[in-house]
Amino acid sequence: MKKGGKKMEETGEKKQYVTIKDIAEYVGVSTATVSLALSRNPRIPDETREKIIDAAKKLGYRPSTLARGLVKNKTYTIALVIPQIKRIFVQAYFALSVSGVYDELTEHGYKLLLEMASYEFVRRKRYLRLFRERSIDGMIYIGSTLYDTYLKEILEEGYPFVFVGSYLPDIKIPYVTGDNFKGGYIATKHLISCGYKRIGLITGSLNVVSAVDRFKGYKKALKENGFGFNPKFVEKGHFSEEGGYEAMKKLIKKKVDAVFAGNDLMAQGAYRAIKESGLRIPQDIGVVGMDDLPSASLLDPPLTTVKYPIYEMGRVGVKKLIEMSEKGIISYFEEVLPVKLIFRKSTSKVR
Amino acid sequence: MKKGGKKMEETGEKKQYVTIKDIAEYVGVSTATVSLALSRNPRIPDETREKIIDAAKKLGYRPSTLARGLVKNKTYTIALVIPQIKRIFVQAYFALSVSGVYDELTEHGYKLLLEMASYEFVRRKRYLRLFRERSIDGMIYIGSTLYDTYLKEILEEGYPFVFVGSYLPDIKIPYVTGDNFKGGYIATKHLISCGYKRIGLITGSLNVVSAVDRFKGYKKALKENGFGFNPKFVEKGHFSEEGGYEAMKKLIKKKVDAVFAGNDLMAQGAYRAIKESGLRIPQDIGVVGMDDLPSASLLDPPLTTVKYPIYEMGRVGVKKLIEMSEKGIISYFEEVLPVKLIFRKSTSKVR
DNA sequence: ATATTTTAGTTAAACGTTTAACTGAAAATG
DNA sequence: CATTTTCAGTTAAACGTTTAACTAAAATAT
Repeated sequence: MKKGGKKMEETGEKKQYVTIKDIAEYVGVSTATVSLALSRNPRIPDETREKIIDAAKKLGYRPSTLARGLVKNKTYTIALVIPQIKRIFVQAYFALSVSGVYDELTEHGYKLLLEMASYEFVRRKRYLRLFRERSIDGMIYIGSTLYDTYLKEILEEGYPFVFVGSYLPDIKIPYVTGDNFKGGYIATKHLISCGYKRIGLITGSLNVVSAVDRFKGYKKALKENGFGFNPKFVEKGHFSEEGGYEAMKKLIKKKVDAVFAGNDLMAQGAYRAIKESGLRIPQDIGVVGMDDLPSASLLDPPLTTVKYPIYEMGRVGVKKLIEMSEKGIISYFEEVLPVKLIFRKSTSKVR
Repeated sequence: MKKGGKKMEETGEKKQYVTIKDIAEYVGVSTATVSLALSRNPRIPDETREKIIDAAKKLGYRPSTLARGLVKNKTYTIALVIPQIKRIFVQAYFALSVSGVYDELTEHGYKLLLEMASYEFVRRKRYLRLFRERSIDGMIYIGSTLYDTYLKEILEEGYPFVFVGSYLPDIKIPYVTGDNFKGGYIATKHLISCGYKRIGLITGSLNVVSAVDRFKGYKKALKENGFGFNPKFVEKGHFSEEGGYEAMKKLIKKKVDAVFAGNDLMAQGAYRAIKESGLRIPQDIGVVGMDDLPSASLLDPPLTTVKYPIYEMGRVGVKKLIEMSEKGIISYFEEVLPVKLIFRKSTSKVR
């Protein structure tokens, strides 16, 4: 055989996928019928549907997400934007976030495109391009507040977007977060009810709203219980272990007998400072953290802290986002998830 | 107004994108010309090309990745598979990997689909489905060895796949990794040259090849320098801080005067055990870690360690993968990147 | 028996690109 | 001047789905 053969007709080594057309031929129906049957459209009677599904299985059919996406104008993919990893102090925090986002997405049959909010990401407007090029149906933004004003553009063009874990006080971007105010409040109140009298605060950077809200909760609890608010008892720890350590050293000099650390990492730094100066936790100084990262229970002594619903926030954010995308309605919302005190060994009744 | 309106026909707010057709009409040429011009095909003279590019810019054109992908049978997306985050001890390690992968991908104009090697991932054969549904052009697998035998299927179907950071001794899957053997070797040799005499090893789990290779390097260095290998000096630390701590406690009882910890995290655990028992680093016990995570230099004293090229491995893995995908040639390779000793303060000449 | 409705499909357009093959005019060649 | 080559495009098919609109036959209603 093999005579001539115009062009590359029989050399066709190109990876061949099973398409809806193959199924149609195999079963002896049109491609439309196959498509309808596979999407369980009731217009196709059970018998035919069965036959088609069987054939699809036998032939090893898998639909092309590209073809489907093209006609439906949906990609079933959302982008998750996280801060540049080099900058991340609290990796466990982001690991948890990502986990929540991933789990919720896959349960809905969506895929997760990971993006890092680098300088290039912003300069080249990737956050817009991904939408404009129809690579994603929506976007979740976690953490950083660096260039966030740019994100207004996304909303202006009407794309589904959700902020998780933080929010922007000046721009109306839908967000889900944990109850930072209440977190600061119950942490401080807990220290008060333990009998501590000179309660310090190690706060995260105050250009981040969550830190500000935790701060406010701390203040409120003090005032409500007849404690004066003393600005001397507040030190910045910049969210890092090292920052917590330095802040605690200063607070020890000011003779605090308890401290609320704005996150577990800074609490860990505080532990180090306290131990170095020969003081005991919780007898000499009580410590409450916030976040309840997995490491919190491994500290010595195990850290009393406020559980911040990081994983859950990721899930809720995705759920809301998918809702928006599928209904085609972009709406503003504020979702604040509850926090709760996890009582361990770094605080106890004094005297 | 607002009178009836059949269904949602005239509410047709469906987001409208600028297409190649719009540009064609605007400039007064065919869509083919636009396509060719935009891809800088030399068949289109400069003048026309300019006009088309200008029009594209003015109209705000962005190509549909879906349409392009459909015809080119490429998605410019690769999947990065990491172990389930709950299981990750060494988050910094994965953060670095992801970073390397992301950076290299974006430089090539690719996107990063994140996947977690959960039980579901394996059971539902997502790793195959992503390929079959044309969602990705290639896959990078980092870390876990849990269900890796399944991955053979991917290679069998001829999809581009690269293993990063580890490899499978029994299956020929292309990989890039760091020189684990040499790492163990130079770490141990360094301890010897410092004058330490009773050198212990805290090893990671031995079902992971990297741990095995580091172990072998340790052994080789001992033998080459006339030290007998004493199995009593080897303890398992399971890659975790806690594991390192427990292992070190045992080694202290056996009077080691130095230890090579199979990663920085276990070294950190070792620090804790050593300090608790009142011994000094490096005077009483020298410690060498491996990986050189950002935290290593923050320990007290800063940890002497072997830099493992985690970030670089991610980059190289991606480069190789893209090469494979674009050339359409799936080939086996083993890429072993160099390691080097980072000399800090946890080791020093003794006596 | 005829008209109407339902059933079980089919046809063909659409999604937005790329690209092989074609075309008509201008330029180069002999 | 006739012929060939180059230039500057165009046409149309292809990628693999979905879906609105159509149809022919069967079932039901009048």
